Amino acid sequence: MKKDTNNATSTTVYEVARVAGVSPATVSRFLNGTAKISDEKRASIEKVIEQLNYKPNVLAQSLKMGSSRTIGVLTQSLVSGYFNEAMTGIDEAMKDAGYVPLIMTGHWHASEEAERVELLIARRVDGLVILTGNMSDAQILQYSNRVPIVAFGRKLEGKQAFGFCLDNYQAACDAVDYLIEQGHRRIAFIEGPPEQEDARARLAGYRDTLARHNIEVNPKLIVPGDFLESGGLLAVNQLLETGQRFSAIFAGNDLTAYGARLALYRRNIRVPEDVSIIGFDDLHSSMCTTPPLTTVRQPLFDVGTCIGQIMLKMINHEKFTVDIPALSLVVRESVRRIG
Amino acid sequence: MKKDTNNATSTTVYEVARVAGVSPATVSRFLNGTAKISDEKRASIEKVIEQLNYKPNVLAQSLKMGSSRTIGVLTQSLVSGYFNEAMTGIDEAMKDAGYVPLIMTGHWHASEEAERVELLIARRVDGLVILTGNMSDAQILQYSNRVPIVAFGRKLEGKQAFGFCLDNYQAACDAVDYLIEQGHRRIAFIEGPPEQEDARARLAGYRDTLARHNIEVNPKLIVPGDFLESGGLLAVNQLLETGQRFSAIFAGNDLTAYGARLALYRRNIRVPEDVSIIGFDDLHSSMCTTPPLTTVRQPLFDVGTCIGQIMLKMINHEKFTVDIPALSLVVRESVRRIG
DNA sequence: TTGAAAGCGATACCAC
DNA sequence: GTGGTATCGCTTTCAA
Repeated sequence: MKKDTNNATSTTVYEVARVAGVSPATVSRFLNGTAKISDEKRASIEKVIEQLNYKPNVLAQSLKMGSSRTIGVLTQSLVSGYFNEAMTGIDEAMKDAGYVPLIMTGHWHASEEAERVELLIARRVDGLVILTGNMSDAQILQYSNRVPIVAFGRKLEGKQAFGFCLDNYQAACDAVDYLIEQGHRRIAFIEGPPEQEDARARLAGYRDTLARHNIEVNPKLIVPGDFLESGGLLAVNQLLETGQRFSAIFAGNDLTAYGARLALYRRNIRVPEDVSIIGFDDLHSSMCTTPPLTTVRQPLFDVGTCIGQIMLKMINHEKFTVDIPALSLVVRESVRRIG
Repeated sequence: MKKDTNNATSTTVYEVARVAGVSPATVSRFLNGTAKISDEKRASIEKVIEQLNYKPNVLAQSLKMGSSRTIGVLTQSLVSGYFNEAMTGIDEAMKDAGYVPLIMTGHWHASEEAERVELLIARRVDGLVILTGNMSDAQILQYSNRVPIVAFGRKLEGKQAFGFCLDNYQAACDAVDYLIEQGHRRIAFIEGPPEQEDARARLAGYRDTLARHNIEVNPKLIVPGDFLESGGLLAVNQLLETGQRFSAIFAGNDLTAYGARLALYRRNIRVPEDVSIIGFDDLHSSMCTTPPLTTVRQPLFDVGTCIGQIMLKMINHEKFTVDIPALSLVVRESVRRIG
C-alpha cells in the first residue's frame, strides 16, 4: 500500500495502549466511557493521550460504527442568501448532536443533483437534506431506501423520507390582500421560474386574491422573471415599454424586487410615491434597501433548525411531529397607501 | 458490535467478487484500473456491479488510502456573500480533482475556529483552507504540521502553509484617489473591526491618500463601524448628529455602505446629489442598489479558484507560483463629481 | 492475470 | 475491570 506520506503518521489506539501499558480495548473504553476503568489505568491513559496528542481517527470510527456522523446537504447554490440561511439553521441544529454537514451543490440541475446525492451516499452520510431542486419526488423516494431524507420545498412522505413546504400560496394571498387594503388595484406580478413550485404558488395566490376582490386579472400585468435581479429589471422595462399602468408591483422574490426597483429608479419613478413594491423572501439586505422593502418573510433559519430536528429524529428512528414555521408579511416602507 | 441498522447493508467488494466468481482483489483492480483484467472477468464484474448497484464505501477507501479526498474549509459565516463567493471558487477548483469541501464555521471566534480545525483534522481532511478569522498566524503554522494549509486574509509562508491577502491598502488608496479626483475633499470614513487586517489596511489607505493630497485628516470624520449594515447606519447618524460636514463617505465595506445609504435616505439626503458613497467588496447586490454602488471589487471567486489550485499543488507536493487576483475599482453611480 | 492475506484504526464481543 | 481478537470494507503486496 502506498500511503500518502504528507503528514506525520498520527498516533493510534495501539500506540497509546502500548505506551500506557494497557490494551487497545481499554483505551477505546476510556475514549467512549463504555466501561469502568481502574483509576490507575485511567490516569495513565489520560497522560499518554495528552503527551502523544492523540486524536481518534474519525474515518476508522465511522467505518467500524457504520455511521459517519455526517449529514449530506444538497443545496442549489452556495451564494444564495436564501439557502444559506437555512443551512445555518441546519448546522445549528445538528452541531450539538455531533453531526457535521457535508454540503454539495446541485445548481438546479436534476442530473447534477442526482450525481451529488450519489456522492453523498457513497460517503456514507447518515442522513440527507435536500433543499428544493429539480429532481422528481419519485427519485428522492427512491434514494430514501438507502438513506433517510428530509426535503424542503416539496411535500413528501415515506418510510424514510419527509418533505415539507412553506405555505407560499397563502402568503402570496396575504401580500396581495395587503396591497389591496392599501388601495392598489392595478398590481403587476413578476413571475418566478414556472418549474419551481414556490413560484407557481405565488402566482396562484396573486390571481386568486385579485379574483376574490373582483379585480380583473390583466394578463399584461403578469410578466416573466427568473427570481434574479436581472429578471426584475427586464420585467419592469417590459411593463413600462408596453405602456402598462400599475400602482404596485408584487415581485416573485426579493431579488426580483431589487431589479424592479432599479428599473424604476432609472426612469425616475419613485418608490413608493409613484409605485409600490412588495417582495418575497425577506433576504437580509431587504432591511436596508431604499426604501426598506416590504416583503414576505421566509423564516429560513427556523426551517433549517426544523429540518435538523426532523433529521435527528429520523436517524434515531424516533417519532416526530412537525411544526412548520409560518410565513409572515413584514411591512416596511416600499408600499404606499393610495386612493 | 452494534451496527446501526438504519439502512440495508450495502454490498461490498466481497459480495461482488463472490457473485462474479472472482477475488475481491480483482474487483478492486477493476474499480481502480490498477491492473489488466481479462475481458471475461471484466465483463462479469461489470455486470454484477450493475445488478447489485454496488458503490464503493468511501470511508473504507479513505481509511485504507490514508486520504479522504476531502478538504476542510474554515469559513466565518455561512450567510456571508463575501465568503461564499470564495467558497464557490474553491468548490469549482477542487471538484474536478475529486475533492469535496467540508465546511465549518468559526464565527470570528479564535477558540471556536481552533475547535473546528481540530474537528476537521480529526476527520482526516487532506488539506485545510482558512478564510481569514481570528486565530494567530503562529497557531495556524502549528496546525500546518499536521495538514497542509492555505489561508486567505493573512500573509503566511511555511513548509506546508501558504497564506495571502489582497492588496486592500492599495485599493483603498485608489478609491480615495478617485473620490478626490471627483472633487471631494471632505471625505468621511467608516471603519471596520480594527482586529481585522483588511479593515486596518483600508483605513491606512484612506489616511495616507488624504495626506498625499495635502488634505488634513479630520479624526471627527473617521467613525467606527462593524462591517455590517447596522454599523454603517449608526456611523452616519453619528456623523450627522455631531454636525460634521462631508461630501463623500468611504464605507469600510459594502454592507456598511448599505447602512450608510439608508441613514442618509432617512434624512432625505440624496445619493449622490448631496453625498457620494463608495464601498468595498462589490457584493453581488451592490449592482442593484439605488443608486448602484461604486465600490472596490474583490475578485473572490478568483481568489477561491486560486486557493483551490494552490491546495491541490500542495497536496501533491508540487511547486506552485501564485498569481494573486487584483482588486479594482468599479465605478457605478453612487459618486458624483463636485466642485 | 489472478488470488490469499495483511493491514488501515477503531470497537465490541468473549473470555478471564 | 481487562485483554485478545475478529471485524468494518477496501487496497495492495507477494506468490503463483
